[in-house]
Amino acid sequence: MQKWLDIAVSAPAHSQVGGLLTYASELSAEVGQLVRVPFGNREVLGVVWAVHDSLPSKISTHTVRNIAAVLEGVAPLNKHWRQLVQFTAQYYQRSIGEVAMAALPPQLRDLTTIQLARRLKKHSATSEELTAALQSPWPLSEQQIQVLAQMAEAPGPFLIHGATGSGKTEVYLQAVARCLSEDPESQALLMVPEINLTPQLEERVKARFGAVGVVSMHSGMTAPQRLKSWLAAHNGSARIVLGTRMSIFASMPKLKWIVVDEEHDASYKQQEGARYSARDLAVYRAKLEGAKVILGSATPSLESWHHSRPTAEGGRYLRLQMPSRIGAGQLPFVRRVDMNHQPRKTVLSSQLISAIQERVAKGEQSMLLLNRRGYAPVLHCADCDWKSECAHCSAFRVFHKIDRTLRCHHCGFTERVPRACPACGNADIAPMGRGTEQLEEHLAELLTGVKRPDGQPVRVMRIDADSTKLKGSLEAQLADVHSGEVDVLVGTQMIAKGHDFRRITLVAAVNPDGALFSSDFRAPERLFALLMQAGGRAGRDAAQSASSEMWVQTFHPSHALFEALKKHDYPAFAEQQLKERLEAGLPPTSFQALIRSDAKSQAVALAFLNHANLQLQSLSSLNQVDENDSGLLSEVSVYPAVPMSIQRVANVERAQMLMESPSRKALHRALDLMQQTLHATRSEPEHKGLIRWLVDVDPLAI
DNA sequence: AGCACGCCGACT
DNA sequence: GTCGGCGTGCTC
Repeated sequence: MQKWLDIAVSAPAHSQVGGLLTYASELSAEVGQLVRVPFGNREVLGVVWAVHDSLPSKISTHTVRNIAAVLEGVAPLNKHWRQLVQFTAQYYQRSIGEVAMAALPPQLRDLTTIQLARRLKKHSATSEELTAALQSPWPLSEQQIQVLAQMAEAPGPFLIHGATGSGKTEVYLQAVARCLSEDPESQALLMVPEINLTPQLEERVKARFGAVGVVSMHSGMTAPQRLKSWLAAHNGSARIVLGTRMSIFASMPKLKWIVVDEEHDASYKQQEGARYSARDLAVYRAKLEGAKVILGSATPSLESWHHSRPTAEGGRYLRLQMPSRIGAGQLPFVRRVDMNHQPRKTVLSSQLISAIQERVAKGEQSMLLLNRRGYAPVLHCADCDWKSECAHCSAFRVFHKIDRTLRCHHCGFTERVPRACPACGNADIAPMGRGTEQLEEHLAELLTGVKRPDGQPVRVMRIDADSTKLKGSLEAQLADVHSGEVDVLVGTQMIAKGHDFRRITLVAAVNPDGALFSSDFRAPERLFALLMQAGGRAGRDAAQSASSEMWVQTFHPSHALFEALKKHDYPAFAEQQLKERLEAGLPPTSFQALIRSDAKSQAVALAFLNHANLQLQSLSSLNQVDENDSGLLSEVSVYPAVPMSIQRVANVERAQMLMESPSRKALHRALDLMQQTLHATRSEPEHKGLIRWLVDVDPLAI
């Protein structure tokens, strides 16, 4: 019998076909099934979202086309998965199809039905027993036992606040092991911020549970690997999925546990397409599936900390504390160097240099953090004040000494460094400020003559996005650090994340002050987390932890952030920050969304946003929305559009408009109306030159 | 977002 | 004379 199907296909929310599309079918197709449908002059993958016996009235008959095929070999996506996708689309203001297609492995989209059938045959159910792995290789600490007991009792969600080295990972693995052994079909999802930074965890999970039932999901995998992992999770043969933020959309029919490790990490927020927070969706999904969820961190996000505050009626999350390090390990001693007492323009204080020299002489390693790639952030002509601006962006090109280039870190525009000032011809052009390349060079000079215990000269290495561009080079560089070839490691924050460097006993933040007075209200939170995490890298070996140190060079040594850091007191820092946020009406006390527009000129970008806002305001004042809505809208503030801090990137002018409300519901009602308004506004002729607009709900930076 | 159609510069 | 630049328009 003829049926009509509402189908999710990949079309962005801002196109004219953002919603579900209606197709006809003689074939029997059920909700959740994958289908191939004609779309314009091509054929695309779709997911059946609803089935109707009669043609929905709003569609005229002659535009409806027939579906091309049903992907019989793949079981329908279940209700929970569809609900997760639908919620994500609605919450983050995207189309269902866009979210659904991004959540499926790309090969499912690209392979023809025949190719896919062949592939399915190859992977047909080879379900094998998972190692139960209930036994921990180490005896559990009292603290771990207690936390596990609490998680067995309560429904969650749980926030584990655990110091680095407190054994959080073992708690995750035990919780998962218990769940999987209780129910022979149940599945668990283990999320990490970036998998290439945590190969140790992957090995540990596979070693514990056996490689058969464990699959990985992250963007670094090849297309066939991704399809294979996805199918294994979808058909239930994979019991554990280990992945990055994208894995929150893994189809897992028997999902019972979700772990979000390092839950504060910004990588959980997708920064393109549907800008979802995988951590927030994990909490939503757990509720949906009736699964338990753990968020874990040594420095939780203020959002999670806020949600887990122990109020009279109980917080939304249950906060579980793991304050002490396993074994005799101690947290590093924090030293603040007051840079006011150093000669002007000092990069590395004399105290820090001698401390590093001592470490080298003892055969111990040091790690220096500087959050700036390249040799110097800008090249400058002293004569005419020329600066190395990018021709396509409102930003300076960074001086890279290694290959003698000026590189724009925003659009990639690269040129050879000029011999003389391009503006006035003066040969006296000089780098201003410093980056990791310069620090590496500087250190090598300062440490010449310093010998390691084996008499070899000291070796300095730099790890950042430039040194690790080639595939495999990060691994090679890390191996050199682990083997002890390297004495001093210089790098951006990427070296502070995840990796255990057991022989590092000194970590130093060279110049962290920028974040203290940044216009980004989350900058202190990020800095504190980074420094705690970096400090946690020091002295992971109990034997060395007593002498390990975290150095901070600062012009504000008595700043509350550093006071809290010195005491390793995250709760004190969080309380102080939350108080400030509350007073300023900022998240997590309020909810925000950004509307961004890209256009050929800044004037068009700004006018588009302001015009849409005006339309939205007139909707409520002209009583074109019902009373309930107008009440909600009055709780939402919409700020005037402003150029973005980097106003032009790759010759595209960018502007943004902030929406804020103490009520999430009110904000979302306003966003729904704004979405409609933006559509209407875009088709008006005065907005020619607009390239695109996008919505970022719960943005991480404004 | 893709992918077409459609009108203006440097080349086999 | 074409090949191809990306501007605008459409997809149930």
